[in-house]
Amino acid sequence: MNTIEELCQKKGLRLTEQRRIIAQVLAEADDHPDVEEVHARANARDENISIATVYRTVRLLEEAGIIERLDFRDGRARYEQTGDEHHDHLIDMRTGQVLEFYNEEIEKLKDEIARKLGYKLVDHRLDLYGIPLDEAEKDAE
Amino acid sequence: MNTIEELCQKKGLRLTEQRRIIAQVLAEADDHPDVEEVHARANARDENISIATVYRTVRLLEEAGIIERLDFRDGRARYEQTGDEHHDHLIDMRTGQVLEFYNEEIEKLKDEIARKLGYKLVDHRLDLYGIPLDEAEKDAE
DNA sequence: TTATATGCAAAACTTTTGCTACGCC
DNA sequence: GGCGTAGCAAAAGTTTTGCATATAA
Repeated sequence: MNTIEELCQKKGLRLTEQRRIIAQVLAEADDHPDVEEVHARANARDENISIATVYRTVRLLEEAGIIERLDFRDGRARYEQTGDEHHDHLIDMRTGQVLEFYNEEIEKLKDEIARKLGYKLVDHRLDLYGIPLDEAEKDAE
Repeated sequence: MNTIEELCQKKGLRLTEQRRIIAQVLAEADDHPDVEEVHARANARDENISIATVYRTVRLLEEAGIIERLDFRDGRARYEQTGDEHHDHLIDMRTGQVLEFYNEEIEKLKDEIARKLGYKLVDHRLDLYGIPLDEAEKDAE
C-alpha cells in the first residue's frame, strides 16, 4: 500500500486515476526510472496518461517526500520511492547499473559536518562512481 | 598558471585564444559558475566568444580532469577547477550559497565502501543541503 | 597550407505551462 | 455543480550540432 491516498487527503488534492497509477508504478519499481520510463509503465496500464501529468505528479510526490529525485549525470532526473531508511548509490560506470548501500558511520558524519558548519541538515546525497575491480585490474595491465 | 597549455600540447589540440580565456576564467573563479556565467566572464575579455565554444571547452576541460562538473539541483551544470585536494559541498537552501568542506574520515569510508561492493572508486560526490541553524530554530517555533 | 576550432543558427532534449475539456468530491 | 486536474501542444531552458568561415601550427 502506498501513501498517495493519505497525501491527497491531507493536502486536499484529488485522487485521480492517473495519480493512483503513477504512484503505483513508482511504488512497485525496484530500479530508478526516469520520467519517460515511468510514463511508459503507466501507459501500459492506462493509455491516456500524458507525459505532462507524469511530470506534474512526480513533482507533487517529490515535494511531499514520497519519492526522491536522483541524478546520475546522464541529463535526466530519476526517481525512487522514499524508503523507511535512507541509502546512497554506487553507479557502475561501465554498465550504468546502480547499487544501493547504507553506512551508519557516513550518515553520522554528514549530520555532524553540517552542524559544525552552522547548518541543520535537511537533505543529502552521496553518489559513488566506480568500475568493477576485476575490470580495473585489466585496465591497469 | 593553469594547465590548459599542457592539455593542448598533450592532446594535440590547438591553444586558441578562446580556450585560453575560458580556462583562465575558470582558474580564477572561486565560486561555481554555470556555463552562462562563464560565458559572461569570458565575454568581458573577448566579445567574440560564443556560448557554443564555452560548452565545447568546458566539456574538453572536464574530460581532461581539469575542471569538475557540479549539479546543485537547479537544472544547470556548474563548474569548478579541480584542486589539489578533493572537497565536498554544503548548499544553503535559503540563499543558494555553497560552502566547501573536506573530511578525511568520509573520504576513507567512500573508498572502503566501493571496495567492499567490488568496485574501484573513480569518482564520487557528496552534497549536503541545509538551512542555517538559527533559522531552523525559528522555523521550529 | 591544412586540419582543427569557432560562430551562428538550428536542432535536440528535458521540463514547464497556457488553455480547454473533463472528472473527482 | 464547481473547482481542481488532465491532455495537448506550444514554450522555455539547457546543451548539442551542422556547416561555412577563420585560424593555429
